[in-house]
Amino acid sequence: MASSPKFQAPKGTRDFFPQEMAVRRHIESAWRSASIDCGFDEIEGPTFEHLELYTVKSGQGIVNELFSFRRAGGENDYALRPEFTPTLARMAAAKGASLALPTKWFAIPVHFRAERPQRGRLREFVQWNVDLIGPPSAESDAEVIGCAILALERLGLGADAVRVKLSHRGAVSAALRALGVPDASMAGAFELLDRRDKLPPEEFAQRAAALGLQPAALARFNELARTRVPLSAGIDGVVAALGVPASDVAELAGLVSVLEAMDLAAWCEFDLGIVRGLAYYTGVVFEIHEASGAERAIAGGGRYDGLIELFGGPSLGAVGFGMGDVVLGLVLADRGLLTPERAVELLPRPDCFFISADALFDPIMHRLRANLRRAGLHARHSAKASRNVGKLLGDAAKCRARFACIVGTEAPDGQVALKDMATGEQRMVAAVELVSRVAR
RNA sequence: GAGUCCGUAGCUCAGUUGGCAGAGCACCGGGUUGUGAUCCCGGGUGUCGCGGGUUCAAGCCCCGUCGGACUCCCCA
Repeated sequence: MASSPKFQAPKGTRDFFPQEMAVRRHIESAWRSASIDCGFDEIEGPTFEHLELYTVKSGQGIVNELFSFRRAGGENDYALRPEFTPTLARMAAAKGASLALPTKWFAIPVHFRAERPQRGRLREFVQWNVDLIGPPSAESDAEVIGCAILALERLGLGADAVRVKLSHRGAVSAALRALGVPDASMAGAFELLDRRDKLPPEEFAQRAAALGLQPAALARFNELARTRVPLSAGIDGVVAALGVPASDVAELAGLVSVLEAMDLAAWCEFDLGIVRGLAYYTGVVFEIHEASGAERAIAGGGRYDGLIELFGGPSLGAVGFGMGDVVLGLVLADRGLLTPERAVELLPRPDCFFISADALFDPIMHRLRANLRRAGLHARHSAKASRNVGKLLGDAAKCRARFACIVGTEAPDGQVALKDMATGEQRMVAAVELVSRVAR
């Protein structure tokens, strides 16, 4: 800015001033309460890990997007965590056979990625992670999806505002195989499905052909990539779209029946173009998007059986998802659920705002204010030099105090004026009764 | 790594053919003998992102640079 500050926040990071912090806590509270109500226990891991934890699974390409470092004079390479799953897998592996199954864990960690920031993508962000480790089952898949939906619902997003898009890697790869995609090209096909809406049609067709698809199969591939089936159409719709035996979609069918029983079908749809970029997903995969398609994905996840074993743990199934605060915040703002006015309402509300009408009464005010605080009440006073009661009441109203207490000429006699800011009603009360009068 | 757009007060912005740096809001102080300001008075809070160049004179023109937003790449 004009004052040319010497320091500013690093690129892609955010300063959380009180209002922004209140918004962040609002989102985190919804995440935490939904997790706990769904029976997940909160965990946390280190902010940085050994670099190899991230390279072992993902390969070298990912290193460019890591903030990695070595302690001056040290020999070990570390990286700020770009995601939580490796830490989770490591922690699960560390418990080994003693891990009670199913284990249901959630975390709300800060993550770091050295990417160019753009809308919905920053270099430092908070991501809610919900994971269920245990024998694979439709119930488990439905449980994590239900948890995501519960949090979104608590933030004011309804089934009309977001879509939970379901797919299944096994079912899609069976369909691709039937279309003539060789197993060796499967990863490429998934990548192409993932990018279906970002590529111009000609390039999409060109790349599809390169996978070995004949013209007829190519058309089917294109169709499949864009197939969206409402859950109400039932699994038969998916079977038809994929052109595979019903046995290949059994897991998806199982998931749907649990979601229906949970009364969540209205939130969901099949989207066979959803495959997720990550190589480690093995079965059901899903993404949550804003209903109109605005913004990036709000959340993404799926089943990753075998990953924990990869990190040296027992052979265990697992399913989970991540939901970042950045896109979610944008969606909430887009839908008028996080206006500046609402953000102000999220700030803590004082129980009592003290106004000392004259410096003479300040000591009394200080004592009364301390009494309230000791009683567990939120008490503030004006920092202004003005003794103008009207102005100070304006301050009390601005911070949405429940009561204003005017400490004035009657204070030495043990009386103060207590004003109910909502009703405007004001009465003299004994100072010794102030705590009980203000108590919620 | 590539591209597009944008940098003037805390915020939103105005600033003419180059001629003393501006408005609204916000904020701060005071007044109205102690009551929620659509009241009155006062306060500009600034290295016009930064550095050069042209010019008698640059917020404005030229070159460079830094920063930001957004897009491509990538996306855990």
